[in-house]
Amino acid sequence: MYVVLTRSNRGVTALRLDDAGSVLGEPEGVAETELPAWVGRVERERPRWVWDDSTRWYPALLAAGVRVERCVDLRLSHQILRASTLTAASALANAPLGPWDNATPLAEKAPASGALFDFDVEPATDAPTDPVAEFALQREAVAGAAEPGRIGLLLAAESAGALIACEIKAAGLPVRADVHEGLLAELLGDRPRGSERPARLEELLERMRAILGTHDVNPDSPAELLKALRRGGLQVASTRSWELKEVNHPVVAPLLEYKKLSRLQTANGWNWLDTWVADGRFRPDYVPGGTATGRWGASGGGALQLPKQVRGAVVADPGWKLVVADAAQLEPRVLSALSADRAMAEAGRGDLYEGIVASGAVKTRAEAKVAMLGAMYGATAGDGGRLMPALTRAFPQAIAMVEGAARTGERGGTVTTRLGRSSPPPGEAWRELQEGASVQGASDALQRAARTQSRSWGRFTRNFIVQGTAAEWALCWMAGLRGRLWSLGTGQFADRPHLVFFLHDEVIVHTPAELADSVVDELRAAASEAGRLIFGGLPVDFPITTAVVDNYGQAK
DNA sequence: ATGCATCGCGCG
DNA sequence: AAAGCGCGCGATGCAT
Repeated sequence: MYVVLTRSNRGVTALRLDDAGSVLGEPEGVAETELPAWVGRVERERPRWVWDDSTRWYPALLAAGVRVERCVDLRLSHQILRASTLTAASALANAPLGPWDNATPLAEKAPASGALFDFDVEPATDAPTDPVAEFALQREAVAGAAEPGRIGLLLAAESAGALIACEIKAAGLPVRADVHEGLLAELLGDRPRGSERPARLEELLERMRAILGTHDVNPDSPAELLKALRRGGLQVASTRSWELKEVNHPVVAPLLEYKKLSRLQTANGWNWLDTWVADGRFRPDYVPGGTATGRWGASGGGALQLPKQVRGAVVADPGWKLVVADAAQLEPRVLSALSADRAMAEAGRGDLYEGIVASGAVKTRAEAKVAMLGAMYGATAGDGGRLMPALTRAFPQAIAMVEGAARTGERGGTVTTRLGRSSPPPGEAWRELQEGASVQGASDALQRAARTQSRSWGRFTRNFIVQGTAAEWALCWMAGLRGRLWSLGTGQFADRPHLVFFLHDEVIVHTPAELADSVVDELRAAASEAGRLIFGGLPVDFPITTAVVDNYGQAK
């Protein structure tokens, strides 16, 4: 059963549909204040909740202690169906752009002015978006797809992700401010007053000034710093750390240390703590489907860049543990499954990179890693490029897959992940340049620019199929895990083992200590299940590493 | 004062 | 010219 929720100026309307999408009975009005209790009651029938945007409905339910098992997030699903090559012939994909094509979450849009809605006419159909009609269109699009199971699984996983994102934010990542401050003090010195530099940075700056013989260089200004370095005799074109590392000069060591610590201070220092950590929890916004490839985005506090330096401040509550798990070498394994490359699947029986060494393609594990990254990102030069021929000989099917995706992108075409997320077409400017360069007598410069742009888009589509399918695996992993964690405990959401962090191929579960071992089992079971769901019977393993720890810094 | 591009660097 | 993908964010410096 489905229950479609619609919110209008009159309140909430609920409409039940059977599994075939046929309406069951009359729409039911529910007062906003009664909604959590009402949803909680109906949830016992295990419906799939259908709503425009999970961020508009679920946070309030969670705050009221109501957890739902599953939903259809119409906005996220629409985004996928609109672009997918699997549903390109559908009415949905061929309709003109409408309110469902707005890229921003509905919750972020300014609320409609009340005056406009004072007319007392048909509120449900006057709503800017009609979830009932949209849901019907979406079901039709899925049913008409060549392989409805693929796109259907993607929509279910994406919608589960939408619930998970709300839950992770509601639960928050446990961060101990006192521990974080201790780490900062250790590395930077005492907290400075006002906008002064911390003691350790001031000290390094003095040393740099003495070595360079200047007293007024601002190291935080790349332009100024570059001038000062050149005056000091360093032959550098930029102030990037990797470039400085190549230079032999006494100022380099203190400068690199300054940069490292300065970065910590500005990105995750005391100010970060004051701004983003409250009541012992870090609660950024997670944005499912926030990137072209289907990976999540995040905003607020740099959630997806939490540096290793401060992970020790992520501490489990007393009596609880953190279970940190990540999928080992996820992307290359996804590539071997996508391409059904048996040789690569065989190499991935254990450590994939060691397996590639054993296959004889390359000599060392480090080379294997660089070669695989090069294949997935489209390296043409450097070590990655150099190792490509050997990799191609050893794993022709896998390499053919990414090369094919690259060629498609270079022509301006679209590629699609395993479950059906399609890459966006290049923009108008891209096509104009390609067309301009293809006419008789186009200048060499124009042709070169067009080729560079074409290759660049090819690298994007090459990576898209791998990164995007890996994101699908991760979503299925988490969706399965979420149900398993719920079954492990009792009580409300945050009393049971629950997800508190997600980073592309890595999760953190916060769990009562006595359930930590069971959580590890469920993590593994969910990983195997995700592989089977997406790739069926292919002999590709998706091993995960796990660590049961008191703080995140102890993992890895 | 505010917006925007650039640099640089953190994460996967 | 970090070879090669996807992000978010803060400081700077210039434009408005």
